[in-house]
Amino acid sequence: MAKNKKPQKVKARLIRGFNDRSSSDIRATDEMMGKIQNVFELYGFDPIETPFLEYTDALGKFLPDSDRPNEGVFSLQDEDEQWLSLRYDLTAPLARHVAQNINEITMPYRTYRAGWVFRNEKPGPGRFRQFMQFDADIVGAPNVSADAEMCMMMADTMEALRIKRGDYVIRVNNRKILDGLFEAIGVFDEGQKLSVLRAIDKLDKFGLDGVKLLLGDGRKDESGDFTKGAELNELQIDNVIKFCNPDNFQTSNYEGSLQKDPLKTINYFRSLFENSIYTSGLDELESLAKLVIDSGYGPKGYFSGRIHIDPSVVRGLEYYTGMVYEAELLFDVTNDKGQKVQFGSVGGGGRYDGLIKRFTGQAVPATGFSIGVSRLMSALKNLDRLEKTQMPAPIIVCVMDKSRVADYQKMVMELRKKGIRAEMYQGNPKNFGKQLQYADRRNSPAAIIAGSDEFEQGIIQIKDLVVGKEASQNIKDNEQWKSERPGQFECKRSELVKKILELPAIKAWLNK
RNA sequence: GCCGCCUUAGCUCAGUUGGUUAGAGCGCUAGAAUGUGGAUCUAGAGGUCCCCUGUUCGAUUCAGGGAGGCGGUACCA
Repeated sequence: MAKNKKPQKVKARLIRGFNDRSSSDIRATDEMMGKIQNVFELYGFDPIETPFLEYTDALGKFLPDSDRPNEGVFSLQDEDEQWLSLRYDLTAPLARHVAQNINEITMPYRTYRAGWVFRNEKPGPGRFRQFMQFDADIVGAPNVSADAEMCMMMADTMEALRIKRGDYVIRVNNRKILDGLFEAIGVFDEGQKLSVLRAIDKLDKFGLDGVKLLLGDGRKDESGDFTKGAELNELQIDNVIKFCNPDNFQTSNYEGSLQKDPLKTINYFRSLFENSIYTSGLDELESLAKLVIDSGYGPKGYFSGRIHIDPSVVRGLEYYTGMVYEAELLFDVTNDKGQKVQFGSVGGGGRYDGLIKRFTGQAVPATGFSIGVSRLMSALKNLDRLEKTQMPAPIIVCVMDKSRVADYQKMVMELRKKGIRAEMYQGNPKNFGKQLQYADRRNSPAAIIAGSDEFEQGIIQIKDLVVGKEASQNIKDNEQWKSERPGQFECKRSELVKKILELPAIKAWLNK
């Protein structure tokens, strides 16, 4: 039997969780990031950039009691056998940068940065293994006012991205009140604490009933998989539910409608438990709430949904020490297949007073947040809330006569000088029809046609492809289509730029 | 990690109750029409039917294992 004579073809494939980005995606993302950047600059933040790779120990990602990095990060060993890892967020590298340059940096240090981060974990809807984050941090700012400012900036950023007030919410919590809760209900085992926190974190996903199950024996999901619970007793469960049940949030009448009142809510929480860490967390939340309200970001006179106190916000468990906050979208998101998808938060952050101390031994208080640009992009795409920047395709100068290439290039140059995208056809010019087909498929606004006839007379043909496209709908017969040459007109060679500038498609773009 | 569904042409998908040559639409290439896009017509290229092992005279089809994709769930800085 004959063996495979064909050479094995290499299979073109992407690593899962990694994606190619289309031109329209890149343009939309750039535009989005420009808007975010404007807000951050306005708030007085300056950019900084760190590399993709860091020493694994600087990221704090060695497994305990092991000389191997955590599996969740992409890691490799350098020639000298030191472990390197791709950054998994932008905060750990910032802490390294600050620690390394602490003498040159003026505190409080307001800084922002955007970049790709990498996580070696299973991708999900809107979750990738390489994705873009946009961070802002204030380093060397110990006060709640810094946290409040971060929350307000996050709200302003959402609105700069044309996410309407009411379509998003910034939810704020303080880790100290969670610690106070554990003290109050008598949970001291670290593992059990984690289970409780995770259960609370699932409130928006599974509702109160789901959380109850997770606090108790456990919960079975739709696919039949079982999650073990925190195994609290009934009294403890009751207390936790009282703590995170949104129905217990207190309301006030603002401008004729009942809205959540953060100050009343905080008083309600004060009545639940009493211990020093719990109270100090609530004090911090209260001063944040007051600042936010005084600055016009709270409920008074506004829809209530801008900045909320919400004890079910947990965030990551690793380095946050006080305030934590999270930006969440409130509208439904469906994927390409029309299935409704759990979207969750598009950004978040908090106070990390201990992160820089790892390097310097000296406590440097810091607070910051991170926007998941890639996730936010897919949500906005979904919502059709992206501005469609219609970067027009280039004008195509057709090649009719190979000996005239220099002349064609000259036309292209003239157009480019005026800021109009233009190119000479670089494919095989043998078939003239192909050139127009190319222009058509690229959605070019116009094609320039000049052969020996035109050169002799000192003219060119300009074909307005937009006009032609419209005309084509009513022409069924090819003879007619060809003889009419819809959208095509001739002009003097010297009028090339002038006539192109008069095309409606070009005018519309230049007026933007 | 665990659970469910899925995997046939570049794309979307049919189909083979186990049989010789595996199909469609779209897309692509060429021609009708060599200086005019769209529509139309004609022809052509393109397949290890996800992989491995087993059962069988014979496996794309059946069985077992694996990989990949999607979704849920867990973990998540």
